[in-house]
Amino acid sequence: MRKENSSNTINEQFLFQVCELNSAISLISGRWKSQILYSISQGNNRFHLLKKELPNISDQVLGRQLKELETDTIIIKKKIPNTVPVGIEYILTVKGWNLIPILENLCN
Amino acid sequence: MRKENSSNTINEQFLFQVCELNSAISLISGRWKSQILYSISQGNNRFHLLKKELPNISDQVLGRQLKELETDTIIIKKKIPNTVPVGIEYILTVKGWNLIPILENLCN
DNA sequence: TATTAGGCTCACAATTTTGTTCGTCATTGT
DNA sequence: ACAATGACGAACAAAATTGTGAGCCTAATA
Repeated sequence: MRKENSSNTINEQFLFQVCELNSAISLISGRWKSQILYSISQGNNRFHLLKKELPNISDQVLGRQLKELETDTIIIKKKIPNTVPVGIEYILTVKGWNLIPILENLCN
Repeated sequence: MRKENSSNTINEQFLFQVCELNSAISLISGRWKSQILYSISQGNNRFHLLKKELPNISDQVLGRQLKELETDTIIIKKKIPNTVPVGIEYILTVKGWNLIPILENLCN
């Protein structure tokens, strides 16, 4: 979906190199991402729980954001044994937990 | 440019209400914004200085980002007297300065 | 007289991000 | 037999963000 050689992407890469700051921001700047992160940190770590917290989000959009968070190693998916259909828990990685206090900081 | 009633905008507003966090992030999540802010805080507070710091940015894009930062009252434009053509200085507001330590935090 | 400096703006095109609709899978309750 | 649950994925459409090309203004300077 991303064009390797668009000016857009090239500029983005440039900024990522200038300072980690820019990549850090891009990790949390998706539409629902910071809220999802925060919700998970509060214990709403299941797909259906997140849907309750974010009433207007569609399944597809939520799934997409979760996958991106996973790709960026901010969360990890874990199957819950002996559940049918198989339940999945989302767990923050160390990287993910590091973001939480910063997010809280931004609330002020 | 923004459609008042798009789902996109509505969801954005919803998030803004849930927590300041989300509006704070949207303030700094434009392509060059955080870097511009940081540069200004370091003393690169003129249009042409910013262009040196951000080699690939075009005049138009830089101008646009600066205007948005101004609209969000993160920076203020100030004319420098007795200059021809009239020079402009960008100055961080209190709100702007508050963001700097958070940005620095994100570098880690 | 042509150029430069400093700071922009407009209109439009390219890219990206968000949202929408529909479908899937395996099993349990009705 | 059929809906419901939990957790998505594909394909496409709508909207938003970024980038591009060209132009404008004033006064000093080459």
